[in-house]
Amino acid sequence: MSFSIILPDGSKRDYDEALTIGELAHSISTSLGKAALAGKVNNQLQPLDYRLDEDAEVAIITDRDAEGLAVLRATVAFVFEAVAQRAYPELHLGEHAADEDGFYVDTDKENQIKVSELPQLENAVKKAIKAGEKIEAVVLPKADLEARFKDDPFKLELLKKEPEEVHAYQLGDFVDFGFAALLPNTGKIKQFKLLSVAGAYWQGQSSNPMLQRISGTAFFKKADLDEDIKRREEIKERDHRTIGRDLDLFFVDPKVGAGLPYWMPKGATIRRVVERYITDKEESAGYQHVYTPVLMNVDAYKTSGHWAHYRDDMFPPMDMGDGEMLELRPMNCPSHIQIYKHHIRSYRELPIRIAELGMMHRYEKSGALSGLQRVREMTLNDGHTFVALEQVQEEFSKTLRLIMDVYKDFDITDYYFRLSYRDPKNTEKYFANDEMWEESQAMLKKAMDDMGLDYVEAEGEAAFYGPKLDIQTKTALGADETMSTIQLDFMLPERFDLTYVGQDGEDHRPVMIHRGIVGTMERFIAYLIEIYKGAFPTWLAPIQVEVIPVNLDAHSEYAKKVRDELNQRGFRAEADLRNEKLGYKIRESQTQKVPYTLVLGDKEMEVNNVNVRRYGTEEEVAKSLDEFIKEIDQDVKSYSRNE
RNA sequence: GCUGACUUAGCUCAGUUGGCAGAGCACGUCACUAGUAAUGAUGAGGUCGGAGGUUCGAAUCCUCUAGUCAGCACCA
Repeated sequence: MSFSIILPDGSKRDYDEALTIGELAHSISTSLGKAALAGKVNNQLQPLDYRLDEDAEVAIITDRDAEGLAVLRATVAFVFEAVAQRAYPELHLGEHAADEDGFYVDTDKENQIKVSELPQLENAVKKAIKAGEKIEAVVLPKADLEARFKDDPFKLELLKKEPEEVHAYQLGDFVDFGFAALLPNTGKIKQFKLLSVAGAYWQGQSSNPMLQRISGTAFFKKADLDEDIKRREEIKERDHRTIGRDLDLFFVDPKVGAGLPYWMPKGATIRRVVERYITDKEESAGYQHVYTPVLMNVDAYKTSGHWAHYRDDMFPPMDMGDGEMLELRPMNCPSHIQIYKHHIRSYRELPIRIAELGMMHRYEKSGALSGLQRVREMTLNDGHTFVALEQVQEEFSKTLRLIMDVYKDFDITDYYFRLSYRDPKNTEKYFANDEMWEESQAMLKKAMDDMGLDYVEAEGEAAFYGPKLDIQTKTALGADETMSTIQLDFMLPERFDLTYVGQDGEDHRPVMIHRGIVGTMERFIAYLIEIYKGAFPTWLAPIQVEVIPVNLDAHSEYAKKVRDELNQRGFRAEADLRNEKLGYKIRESQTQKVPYTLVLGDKEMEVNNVNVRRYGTEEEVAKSLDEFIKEIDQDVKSYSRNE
């Protein structure tokens, strides 16, 4: 017997006898032997006592590798399972997982595990760690495990996916499977914490029973754990709901209606700046902005297919008593179709680009509502382009370039592209026309490939009328959300019998492209609040300049004069003329994250100067009012980007 | 919608085994006339989310209901 192992640095080692990953690590160096946690054999994670007996590429995983952390977390999950099972013999275990966020274990028992029980369980895990119990990798026949888990419905279900010989792990009497690699001893666990218990559907299906998901995290170093706990707390400071209240931008009052936000003057100002920006941007990109009603006869939604495919997400229709049924629109597309249909269209006009800041209502499930991120009334930066079939790809690329251009102005950099296809296993959710789906999905993919852009593909994420390109961002809490979208639609033109007259004088069917750039105003502003932590760049800041007189009697008039001058030049300036001390006003200007604070006293007044303090700095810079106006003007015009 | 936790003044939060509803900030008034992150004094402000129930007595215990939060499911 003879085989070679190739290490990540490309070096090759020959062996005559089988050896484990742990032994391999030791044979490379004593320190690596000590540091080894697991191995990666031909890119597959394996435990330390995995036997190597044929040619393979092997990497030793230590606490420096991302996989090392995943192995540690999986081990904590496993030990947690074992002690929970000891504590509650009647407990049933579901799925478990470990990743860069931490780990979780799904549990089920009559009296559900409560948050208040976590400390006890945490102590039990600590005890097991202290005892240094052995975790053994074992290979068991599936039949043995089926017998062992005969009263465990979830484990039996999970076993179905396992091969006849199941790779499992054993800690005392406790056995579980479904782990790639675990540490060999509980004593190797250093720092961990159980964080929360929340519901999770068995196998992610809302028709299935709900289990209790216990989640936690683990690290090799205490400092890392502390930092992670701190990070989780700091996320709150970025949360748009917290900032929205502190900066008085918006509120939601449950008494008036859940998911129906109120925009306070400052929030409304930010929104208005964004709306003006995007409207101008779209008009210069060939869009025609329109206004259309938020109410529409329900028949339009029967034609569009919303009634059949989207009704659960719509508010119930209003019965007007004379046979007329009006519906609060959940989307704007039928309205823009009406605009298209209002005239006979010629091929010469295409592409026709209709845009609107369209208010719409969706009856979101109560549990989905969240600040401005998920609401029941929203205004979409909506647009529909009607193109000839051969124009689809060019228009798609043009739209995507426009989106990326806008992202640049807002300094949005953390996003990725997702091609969203229909779910091939659940086609009744969508318009049925297999050929159209295949064709349009292929067109999207080709357009992305031609532009040389990376993307992920996701089945089951399409709109009911067509596939789409989604641009995904993350909330402060780390949840994925769709910010922008471009959707191809061959269905609605068909349904509404849209036509244009071609060069040949015959009627042709246009293709519709639905697109949202800054998405909904609600979600977009929420996103901006989070990425800027409420400290908006000057062009977006609701108050750009706070003017503070040193002495109310002596300097108020000058303060007003400076404020008025700035306002007349189109800047949003305020003078703080309250009967308060200077320090108090400075503090408030800083906590309200106003980009420029101007302090005006005798020194300034005498020579028509202002004393400027930028948000986040402690520097005081004296300059003439004219100079300051040039500075802020440049700041606003550049969208506050450093170039 | 589901599971769990939570809901007390505009905001952030105390409130012991069921026994007279509190603090800080914000707000009003008065004094102080200020040079870069909170001047001092004083006043007002609450059917304890809502509806039932248990009890001599409920913010506190029970039931229902609404909402918020976390996660799941759904989704812009």
